[in-house]
Amino acid sequence: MRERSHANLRLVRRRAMRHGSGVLSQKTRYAIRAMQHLADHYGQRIVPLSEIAEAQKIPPKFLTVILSELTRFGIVESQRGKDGGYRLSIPPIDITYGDLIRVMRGSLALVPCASRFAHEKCKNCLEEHDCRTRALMLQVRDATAELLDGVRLSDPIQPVGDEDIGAAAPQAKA
Amino acid sequence: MRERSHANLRLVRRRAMRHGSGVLSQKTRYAIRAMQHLADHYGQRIVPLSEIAEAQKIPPKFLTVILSELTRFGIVESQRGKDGGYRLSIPPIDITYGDLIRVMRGSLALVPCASRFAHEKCKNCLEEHDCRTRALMLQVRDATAELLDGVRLSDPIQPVGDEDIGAAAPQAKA
DNA sequence: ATATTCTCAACCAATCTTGTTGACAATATG
DNA sequence: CATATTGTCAACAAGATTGGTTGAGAATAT
Repeated sequence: MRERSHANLRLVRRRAMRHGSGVLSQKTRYAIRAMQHLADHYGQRIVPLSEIAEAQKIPPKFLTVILSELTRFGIVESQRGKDGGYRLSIPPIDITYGDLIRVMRGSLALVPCASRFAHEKCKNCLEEHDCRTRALMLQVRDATAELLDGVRLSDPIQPVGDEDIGAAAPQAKA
Repeated sequence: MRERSHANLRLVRRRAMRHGSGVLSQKTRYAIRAMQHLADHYGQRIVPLSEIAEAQKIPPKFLTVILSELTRFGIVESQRGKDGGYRLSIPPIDITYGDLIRVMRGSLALVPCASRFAHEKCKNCLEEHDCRTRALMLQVRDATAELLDGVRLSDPIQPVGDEDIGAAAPQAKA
């Protein structure tokens, strides 16, 4: 391993906190929470939107849009009328977090041309330059998919202490 | 491994090609290409913006913005006037793709609370629900970082055939 | 019939993305 | 010094995306 002691690059990490948006949209995160809530009641009862909204602190009208989308997709079933609501149409052990993210945002890949399923040639991929990174992007996609598809909606909470930020890599670099 | 033969979920992968945007913005991809171009001429000469723009097919005025940003950041040095241009201020072997992405988009993490350096508590992280995924998000972040920081601007092209989509064996190729 | 619950298209403000314009600052050359 | 060249920077702008809301239905249980 090389030293890399340049002040500028050491600063990258600290300074680079400009827009803390993250990759997953709020909608996707809401969807994950809603699905977790449904998973917790799978096989027990149908859960009305209002309950999910309240428990998961999701704006109810927005949740309407999200759940309709998931329902249209077929991963959730709905029942109308009195005592209606939603339930998973698939056992939670058969739904991975990777599936949820793919459903909501279309792909796990960093760049379109590195998506395994939603693959499309980047219009702006210079063959010899941008695609210089394609092997790398594919590796990232695959590693991401392997992790995200390794955890299922039925899996228990994996607690993370506040001290554990960034410690999750066994061989973390100094 | 579980079976997971549900038609819906098998469909996820095919159907989920809705908005092929990807995680990395066009600006970030331009920045990577520009940096690759500078890396290719590191130690040789100063490269004017117009050359980068033409070679990498980046709108020159937009490249202006990008290179100024990189220069302000200190990762690139500029020279004005006749025969001016840009050069890396750090040897390309000391710049990883992870660095570039962090510089341009602030973090590698899927969600803000899973960023190691640009960490911030998600305002919308229900302690017991959203954070149910935090351990997972941290693993993804770390795996991503390890891969992206393992390849440097000085590294040679890693060709990927069209057949190799998703195959991504790190050191398999001749 | 009525109350309850999901459905869905349309709309909206704010922000982000992808650029462009144009005035200005620095520098090399003659 | 004059001038051409090249980077700097703030402002603008069209279009897309995000994060929602509104409101008019449609289905269903009682």
